[in-house]
Amino acid sequence: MSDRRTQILDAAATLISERGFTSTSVDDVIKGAKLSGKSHFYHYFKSKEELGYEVLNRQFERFAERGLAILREPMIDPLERLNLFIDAVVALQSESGGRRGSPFGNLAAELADAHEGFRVRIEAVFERWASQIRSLLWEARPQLHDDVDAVRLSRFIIAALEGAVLMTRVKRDLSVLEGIAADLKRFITMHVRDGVVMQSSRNLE
Amino acid sequence: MSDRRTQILDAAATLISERGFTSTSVDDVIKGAKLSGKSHFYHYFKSKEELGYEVLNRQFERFAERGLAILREPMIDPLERLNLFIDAVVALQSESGGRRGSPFGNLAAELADAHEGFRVRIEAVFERWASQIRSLLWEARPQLHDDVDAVRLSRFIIAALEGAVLMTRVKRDLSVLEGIAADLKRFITMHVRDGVVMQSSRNLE
DNA sequence: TCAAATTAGGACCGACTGGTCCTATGACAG
DNA sequence: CTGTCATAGGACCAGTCGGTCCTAATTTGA
Repeated sequence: MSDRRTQILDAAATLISERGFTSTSVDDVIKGAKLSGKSHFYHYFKSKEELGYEVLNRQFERFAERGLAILREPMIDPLERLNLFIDAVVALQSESGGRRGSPFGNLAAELADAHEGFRVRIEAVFERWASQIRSLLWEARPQLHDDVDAVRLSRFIIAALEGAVLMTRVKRDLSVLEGIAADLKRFITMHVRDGVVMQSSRNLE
Repeated sequence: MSDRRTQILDAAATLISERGFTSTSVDDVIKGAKLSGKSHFYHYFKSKEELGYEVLNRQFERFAERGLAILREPMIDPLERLNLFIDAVVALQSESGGRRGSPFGNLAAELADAHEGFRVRIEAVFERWASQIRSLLWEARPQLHDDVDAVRLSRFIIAALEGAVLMTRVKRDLSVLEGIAADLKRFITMHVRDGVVMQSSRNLE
């Protein structure tokens, strides 16, 4: 993959996460990626829409590498991994100082109703994310109560995190996310079988 | 307040919740409210921005009447009221068939970074919402553990609900919201002092 | 009755939208 | 040497954006 292409993708990712997809113009992307002109851009992407799809994919891959990867660490206890993953989400959000929400949540809120193409792709992103959590939960099932519903719990975790990131952005206060993350850990602990010890890097405050 | 004005406000509310603020043009609103032309619109609102602010306020008032009001019902046990409120959010969302998310969450995701005026107003909305939950929690404090942090718990509830609505919209599946709502009720139950009975219309399934 | 507010409707504005097309370089691989 | 691809850059397109201005008919309240 050419250098220029990723350069465009990166510039677009930044702009879209700052102002949304609709409010990011092709000209903005061209400026951001320092291209010579429109034809230069359309040499690499056949439309703004296609650019958006690829940006979304790249954002997910990035998130998979830097966040989701933790869920699969083989040497760490699964539930401990879940706590570490939540910490990672907090850390990722801290990088932008609480500004700039989840790239998935943002696009979802902006386009889920209006643009079916995006909706389907965002749904797929959430599904892949949820499935990672589900397999971790499956792995941890000896430590969990029998009635734990992995599908529901995985959705709850994602919803809480997405909602938390959104509120953090609105309040411009990272401690909102930190508090919700801590509560979320406690909620997960609720599903742990009695007598099973669980320690975490930062849980329960 | 004139009839026309509310007519415009209603049309705009529908359009904005369907396509977002930026993607709703003044001409769309004019068409939706069946006005004669632009000058007719600008007779009532000095700018699109001001229209947006008023729409947000009206959405909150509507939500306050139809949802938040439950939190203040004097004859019902506070924690039971909280469950009823969560049910009401689910019911409200069902009206649009799972499509069309929270008007606050949508605007937040779309404009929190880009438009300070909206950000501040959305922050105020969430704050008023949170404060209603906080006073309910205060009222319920004899039933709750001593270490319950009302500020944090209220934020958690809002974040979970906003995240749930978002995911429901993406998946186009109301059962996502229902599941998260049920889990949220269980999370709240976790804060209740042992030995205190708490029943709900639909809790814990 | 007279004035103010409301309704109606059209012309117009500069800026911007996503997108196409065309020409003319340089670089590099066969 | 030749053709393909990347770079560069400008002209142009039809349509939309938020917003202004102007004229005129109709309604309403004092």
